Amino acid sequence: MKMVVGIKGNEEGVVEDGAAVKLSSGLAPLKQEADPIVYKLVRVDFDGRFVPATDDELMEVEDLLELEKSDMLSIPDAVETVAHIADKDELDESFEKPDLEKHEGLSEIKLTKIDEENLRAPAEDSLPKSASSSKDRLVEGSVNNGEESSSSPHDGLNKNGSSGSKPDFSLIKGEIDLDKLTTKELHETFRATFGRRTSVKDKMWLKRRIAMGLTNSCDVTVTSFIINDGKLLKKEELGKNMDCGNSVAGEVCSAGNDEPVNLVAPNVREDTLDVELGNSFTESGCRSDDHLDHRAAKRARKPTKRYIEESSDTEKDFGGKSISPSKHFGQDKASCKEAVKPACGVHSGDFITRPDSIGGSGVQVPYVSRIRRCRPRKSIMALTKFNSSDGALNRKTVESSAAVSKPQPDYHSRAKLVETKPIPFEEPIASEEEREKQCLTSMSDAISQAREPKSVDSVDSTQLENASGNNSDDHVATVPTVKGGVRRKHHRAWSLTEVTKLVDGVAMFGAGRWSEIKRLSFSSYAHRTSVDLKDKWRNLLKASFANSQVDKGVNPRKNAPIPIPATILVKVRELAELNGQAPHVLKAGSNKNSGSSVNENKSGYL
DNA sequence: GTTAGGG
DNA sequence: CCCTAAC
Repeated sequence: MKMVVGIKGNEEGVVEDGAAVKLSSGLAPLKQEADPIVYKLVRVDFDGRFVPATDDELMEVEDLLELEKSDMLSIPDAVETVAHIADKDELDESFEKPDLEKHEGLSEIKLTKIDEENLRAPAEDSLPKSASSSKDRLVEGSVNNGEESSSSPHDGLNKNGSSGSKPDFSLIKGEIDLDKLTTKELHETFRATFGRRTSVKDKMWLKRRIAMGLTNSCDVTVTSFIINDGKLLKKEELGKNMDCGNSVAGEVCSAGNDEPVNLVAPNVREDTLDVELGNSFTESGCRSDDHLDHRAAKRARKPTKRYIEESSDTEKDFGGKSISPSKHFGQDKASCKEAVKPACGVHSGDFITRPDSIGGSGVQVPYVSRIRRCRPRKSIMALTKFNSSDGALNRKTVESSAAVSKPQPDYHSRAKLVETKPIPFEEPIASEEEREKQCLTSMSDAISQAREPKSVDSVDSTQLENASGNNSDDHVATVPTVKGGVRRKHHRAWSLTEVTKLVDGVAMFGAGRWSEIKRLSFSSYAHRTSVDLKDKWRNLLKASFANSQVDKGVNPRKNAPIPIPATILVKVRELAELNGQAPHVLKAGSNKNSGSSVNENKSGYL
């Protein structure tokens, strides 16, 4: 089997056999003048010879590069780093650390695990694939063939050392249940595993990473683990069964395990699973090309921006390096350092600024740190309104915002908005709505205005809230809003009729057709968006199945405003099962009520 | 713009 | 209910 590797033009001897090394476009420009590095793409043939790559292969790798730029989990890069270190250390300063930071975890996985384990284990090159995607090829290469023993292991270790701390598995002695750890503890474990900190707060992510680190595998589909003296045991049956039960039919079962992260060979997975899934996996899943990867039952989500933001923020704090997960690898590495320092904490006018890493120019751009981006328009509009009514008070400040929002025609209530008459009381729901409206007032949300044209109260309701101490409400949602933008939760309980409509809608159109349901069944409920419907349905599902399990009838929770009638819950349950939305957890025994319905869920297995 | 899913 | 990613 052939392998794609890249070698530095001036040091061709050092390429480790079997290590998949990738062209690095990002690094090249950086050092171009001082030390031009030319990467060459070759294949390693069976006998170990280098064969010049074909154009097609070049293209393939090019794709990978693109991919890698946007993908933090680039594995090949890690190996590449090793290769570099093996060569000379002259380049280290410029790119090593950023590299480490960006490839959260995986680099370390490579560096440590390849060294410690793969060296001893016989290379598992029994993978009989020929036509798998190039991505697969690369990963397999780096994971399974850890034969760079002669040249790299020590370098890898050194590298770790140079980056500050070593993985210390002694820190995770004893039995640890990852599920029970707090984020902080997960951080500790992460540090123990990878020898460095992370600021990511996503528990899933952390658990996964740790698991990956400990198993030397990307094949971590379950996040329930127990660590025992540095070894990782899966918290079994539960996770596995769920994994399968999760999916709709037998066909999907493999897909459930075949999610995008899973790029490694089936040998790595667990024996029990192998028995059951091995065949289908090797036949269809593993061999399949990228398209089939998307069969995964659920959408894969990467950590949200929020996490990323936070992480980059904190890193900036102590490291002085703001590693934005932006796509600009390479280029901004050098500029980052310089750009950040002067920019840190600098305020220009009313804006906090941050370095603009684009192009490495170090330009400062307005930056609102970790402000919850909740309906930014509201605050803008609030300002606008204030502005227009109060004359040219802060015109300058608002100007830009006003420019963004469309100019508002003068609406009937405009004048009233300004007047401040304290009305001490207001019905909660109404105030919610009014509040909302107040924020949107200038926007003149036609629908709600029409439905409830007394926007006179809007100001009052706001004031009421402010008076009643709801000002501190801002902080509840962790919003230290700079612009005085206030985030208000408006809650409107679902009425029984609404629920009924929703259920009917689902019955008619099916769960998932939220916009349809919204259009046709909820056309008169302006305040229920399709997302609301979806959320409510989700809750109904939860409720119905929860009730069916524990005790039926009304749920005993004290703050449940309207106990949903059992009839509706039953209906929900039936619909859910028809739609294959039944929670997999309770499939075995708990379907008593719906009885007859055979759902596709289980048909694959029973 | 819609939908899914985490928070 | 909010937010964001994926579609």
